[in-house]
Amino acid sequence: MPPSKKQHLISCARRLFESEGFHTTGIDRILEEAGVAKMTLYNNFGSKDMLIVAVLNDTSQDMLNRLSASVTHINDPYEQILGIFDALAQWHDSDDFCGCMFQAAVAEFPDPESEPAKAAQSHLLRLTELFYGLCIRAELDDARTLSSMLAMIASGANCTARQIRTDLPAKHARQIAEILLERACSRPLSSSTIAN
Amino acid sequence: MPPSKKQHLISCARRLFESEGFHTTGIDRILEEAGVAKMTLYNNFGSKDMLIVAVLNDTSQDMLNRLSASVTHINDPYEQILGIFDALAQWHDSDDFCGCMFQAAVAEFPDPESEPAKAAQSHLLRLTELFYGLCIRAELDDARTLSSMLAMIASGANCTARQIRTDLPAKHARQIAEILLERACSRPLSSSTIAN
DNA sequence: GGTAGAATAGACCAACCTGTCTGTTTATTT
DNA sequence: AAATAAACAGACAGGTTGGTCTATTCTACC
Repeated sequence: MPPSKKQHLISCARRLFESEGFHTTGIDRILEEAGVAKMTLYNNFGSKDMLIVAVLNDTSQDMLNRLSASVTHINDPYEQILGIFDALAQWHDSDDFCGCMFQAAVAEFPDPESEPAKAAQSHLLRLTELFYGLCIRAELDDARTLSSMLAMIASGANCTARQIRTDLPAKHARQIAEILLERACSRPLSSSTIAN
Repeated sequence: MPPSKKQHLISCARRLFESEGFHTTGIDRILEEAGVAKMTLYNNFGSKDMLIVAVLNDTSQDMLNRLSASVTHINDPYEQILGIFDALAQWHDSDDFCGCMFQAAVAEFPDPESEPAKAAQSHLLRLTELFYGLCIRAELDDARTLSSMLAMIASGANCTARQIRTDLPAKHARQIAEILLERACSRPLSSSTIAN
């Protein structure tokens, strides 16, 4: 009935994985929630792990799209970077926030060679890339280092927010970002910048 | 043979949980590794979840002890704070580093009322408290906010390090901490500091 | 040396898990 | 209206899990 069973399965699985974790959410729970037969799942995805990968990729794209969209109306790229953290705060403040799915994925799939772990890792890279693009547009010094730092702060805000359940970490992250940006306008971040 | 079976069980379980996760590590794996009978485990801990809690508490104490110990030889409390991040970098650089166990715990036990989740949360509080004590001793402004920020940055470094597997995130975290401390010497971090 | 408490091995259980298979029903297309 | 493909319900298999129980052995202590 909905545009595609496949997409419907992904979004139901996403909701369950977010709120209950990957391992603890059984296939049957997902099928029941989605109102879909077991064979539909296995015909479309092949295995539970591959469903997880599909969910991670879908969520990554959705999340990066939202973050980008939330700052397009801002002109100054400098302010755009700060806007990302505002969007983060808004996310953390919403009722259904229950932590960053990609951090959960690396925790539940410790083998870095596993497909879910790789999907989670590539999300982090894409997020860093998003910051990098904005840093370049803002003509900031040392964009490579700076964007790594911003991504790291965002990760810190995500996992801290999961625990204390307020938007305070994101607000703190924004303050820190502001300080970093201020400094990156004039002088380099460190005299001996480490490679990569 | 070792001081106590209980402690031996905890440290074996710790190693396995760290490298393979909580849910994926079965009871039997732990027993085999520890060379201990199943009933010994259940007599001492009652359940797998309670073993996990014991491991988390033990690890928390061990980790905070190590961090504190790594900076006791430094006189200046300002430098002590930075020393914490050096210790973090050293940890991340070691071969057996495979991420922060407490972040893994909150990911694998999404229910914040569950005992493992509570144990993980209280570790974060203790870490923040450690920073707070150092901030006070360094006579820095806005110690409450600052220590929250430092703990958040440390968390960000932890989870980023898990993914890219270098000590670079911790080094970046140290740089950021340095900037924050520098500013906290003179003026408050924000005119309108948010409560708590 | 006898006794009490802990630790042992290992069988056992019920529940749950992912994944497969089958036969039927529903939609879509021509 | 016929044919093709997808989705369906549900039984089934094989394996694993956390946890219990029992009967035996080890280890101290008095």
